Amino acid sequence: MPERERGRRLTIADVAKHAGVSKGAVSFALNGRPGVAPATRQRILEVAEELGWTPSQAARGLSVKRAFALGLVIARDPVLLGSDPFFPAFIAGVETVMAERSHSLVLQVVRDAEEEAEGYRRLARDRRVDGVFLTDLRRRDPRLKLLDDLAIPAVTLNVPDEESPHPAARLDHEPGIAQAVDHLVAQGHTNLAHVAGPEEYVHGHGRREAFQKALERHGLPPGRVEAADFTAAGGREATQRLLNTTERPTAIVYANDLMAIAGMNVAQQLGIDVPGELSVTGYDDTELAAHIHPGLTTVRTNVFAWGQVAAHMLVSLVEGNVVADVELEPPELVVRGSTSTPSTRKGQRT
Amino acid sequence: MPERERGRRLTIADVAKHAGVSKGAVSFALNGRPGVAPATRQRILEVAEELGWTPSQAARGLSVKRAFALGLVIARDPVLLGSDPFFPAFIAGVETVMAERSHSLVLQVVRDAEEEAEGYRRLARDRRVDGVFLTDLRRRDPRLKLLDDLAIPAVTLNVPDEESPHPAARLDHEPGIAQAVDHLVAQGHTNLAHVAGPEEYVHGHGRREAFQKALERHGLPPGRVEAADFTAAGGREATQRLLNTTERPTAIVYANDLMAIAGMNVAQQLGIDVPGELSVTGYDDTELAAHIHPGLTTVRTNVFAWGQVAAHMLVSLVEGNVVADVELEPPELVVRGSTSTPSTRKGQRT
DNA sequence: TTGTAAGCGTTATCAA
DNA sequence: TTGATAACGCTTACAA
Repeated sequence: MPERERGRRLTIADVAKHAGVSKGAVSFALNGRPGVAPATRQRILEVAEELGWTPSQAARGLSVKRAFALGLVIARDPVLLGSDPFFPAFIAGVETVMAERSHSLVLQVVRDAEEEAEGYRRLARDRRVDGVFLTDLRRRDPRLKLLDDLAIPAVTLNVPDEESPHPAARLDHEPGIAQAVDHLVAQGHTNLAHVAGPEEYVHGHGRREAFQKALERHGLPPGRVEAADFTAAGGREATQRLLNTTERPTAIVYANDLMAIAGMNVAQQLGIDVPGELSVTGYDDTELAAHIHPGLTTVRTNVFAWGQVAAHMLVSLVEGNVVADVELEPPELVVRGSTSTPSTRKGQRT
Repeated sequence: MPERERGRRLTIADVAKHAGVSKGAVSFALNGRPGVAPATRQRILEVAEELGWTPSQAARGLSVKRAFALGLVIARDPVLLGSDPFFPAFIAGVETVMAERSHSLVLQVVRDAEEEAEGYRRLARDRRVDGVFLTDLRRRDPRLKLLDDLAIPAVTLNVPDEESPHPAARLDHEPGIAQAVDHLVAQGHTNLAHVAGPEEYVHGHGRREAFQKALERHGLPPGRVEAADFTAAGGREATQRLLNTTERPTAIVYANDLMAIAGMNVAQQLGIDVPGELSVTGYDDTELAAHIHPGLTTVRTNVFAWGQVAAHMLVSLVEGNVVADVELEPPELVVRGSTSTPSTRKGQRT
C-alpha cells in the first residue's frame, strides 16, 4: 500500500475506516436513511465531523445523476443589466434556499437570444444543472419548447402567453400598475400616458395592458402609450415625444424606474414642474427612487421573495415532485413626491 | 444485456461503439491528444457530433479532480447590489472566456462577511469550484488567509493592502480620480471636496487617497472628505453636510455615480445650480449618468474587460500555471454637463 | 496506433 | 443491520 499523501483529499473510505464501518454505512448515516443502528450512526457522524469530511459533489452527482445545481441564463446587454435591480435581488433570494440544501447556482450572462439558447444547450448537455429558471419571458417564447426538448426542468417567472409545461412563480404586474393608475386618478388626473417596455416581453406587454385596463375601469378613454425599451435613453426619448404634444398628459406611468427617472429629468429640463405640471410613477423602487428630487412614486415588488419561491419550486421539481404555480404577494405602491393633484395647467401650451 | 432505455443518457461508450473504437480512443480524440490516427480521430469526432454527445462534466471532474467551474461570492445587501453596475458587467466579461472553455460560473450572493466566509468554505469543501474571484477587497482582508488555508486558487481584483499570495487583475482607481481632479482644477476650481466610499474597502480608501494626492500634485491644500457608503442615501447625507458650511466647495468628486446623482439632486433641491455653483463628478459611468440633467461627468472603467482578464488569469492559475499580475487600461474621464468653470459664487453664503 | 483495465468518490444492490 | 461489490461516465496508465 502506497504511503498516504499528506494533501490527499479525504474520502468516504477514510471516514469508514476511522469509524470501523463500511462505506455504505457512512453513506446511509450521512443521508439519514434507515438501515444503520442509532449508535453506529452517531459515531459515524462524529467521525465525519471530526475529520471535516463532506461528500464530493462530483462523485455524488455521478452516482445519482444529479448536478445539485440550478442554472440561470441572463440574456441582456451587460450595460443595461447593470442598472437593473432585478437580478441581484432575485439571485440573493434564490441563494438563501439553495445554500441550505447544498445546491449551487450556475450563472450565465449572454448578449442575445441566440447565445442564450446555446447557453441552455450547454448547461443541459454538460449536465451542469438539474433545472433552470426562465426569466424575462418573451411572448411566444421559443425557450419553452427548447427546454422541453432538452428535457430540462424549469420554473418560469410569471406565466407565459401560451400553454406551458413548466410551473410558474407568479408576481403579477397588473396590481402594481393598477395601483399607480388608481392613485393618479384619485388625485384628479384624467389624461394619463404610459411609457412601456418592449412589447415582445411578457412583462412589457403585460404592464401596458394593465395600464389600459385600469383606465377603462375608471371609465377613462385609452391612454397614449409610447413604446420604449426599459433603458434610460429610451425613457428619455419616449418622454420627449409625449411632452411635445399640444394635449400633453398630466401624468405618466412608466414601466420601470430607470425610464421614469430619465423622463422626470427631461420634463424638468423642459421647465415642466414635477409634480406640479406633471406627475410621474415608476416601477421597481430602485434605490435612487427615494433619493432624487422629487422622490419617485413607484411600485415596489418583493423580488427577493420571488427568488426564494422560484428556487423552492425548482428544487422540488428536479426532485421529481409535481409542482403547481405559486402566486406571490401583490406589489405595493410607494407614494413619494413625484405625484400630486394636477395644477391649473398653465404650461399646457408652452 | 438489458434493452437500452430510450431516454438514457448518451455516454462515451456509445460513441466508441458507433465509431468502432475503444472508450480511450474517444477520450483521446476529443481532448486532442496524440496517440490516435488522424483518420480515426476524424471519424470519432464526426460520430460524436452526429450523436450530439458531450462529456459529462461530473464524470470528467471526478476523474481529473477538477470542477471546471469558478466561483464568485458577493457579500452585499441585495438592495444595494441592485444599483451597482459592477457585477453584471464583470460577470459578463468573465462569462465570455469561461464559455469557450466549457467552464461555468458558480455564484453566491450573501449578506455579510460571516456568510461570505461560509460561502467560500462550502465551495471549497464540496469541490464545487477550482478557483475563486476575490472582489470588493477590504483592507487587511481576512479572506486572503482563508483562501490560502482552504488551498483554493484565487485572483484578486486589484491589489490587497498587504502581502498576498494571489495574482491581481489591476485596474487602478488613481488615474480616474486624478483625471477628475485635473479636469476640475483646469476649470479653475480650488475648493474641492470628496464624498468617499467606506474606508474599510480598498477601493473606497484608494479613491480617497487618490483625491488628496491629486490635489497635492496641483499644490492645493488637502480637500474636505466626507465618508459615505456608496449608497444614494449616504451620498445624500454627505452632500448635505458639505453644503451646509459657509465655505462650501465649488466642486465635489464622488466615489461613485449613485452618490453623485443623489448628491446632485440635493444641491438642486437646495437651489444650488449645477454646474453653475457646484460641479460634480461621479465614478462608474452608470447608464443614468448620461440621461439626467445635467449629464454627469464621470469616470468610465472597462469592467467587462476586467472580467475577461480576471477569468483568463484564474483559469490559467487553476491549470497550474504561474500567473503574474495584469494591469488593465486606465479608466477614462467622460465629461458631461455637471462640471464647469466656477461662477462668481453669488450663492456662497445663502 | 489501439484496446484493456484501473481508478476517481459516491450511491445502490444484494447477499450474509 | 451490515459489508462487499457493482454501477455512474470519464481519464489515463499500461499492455498489446
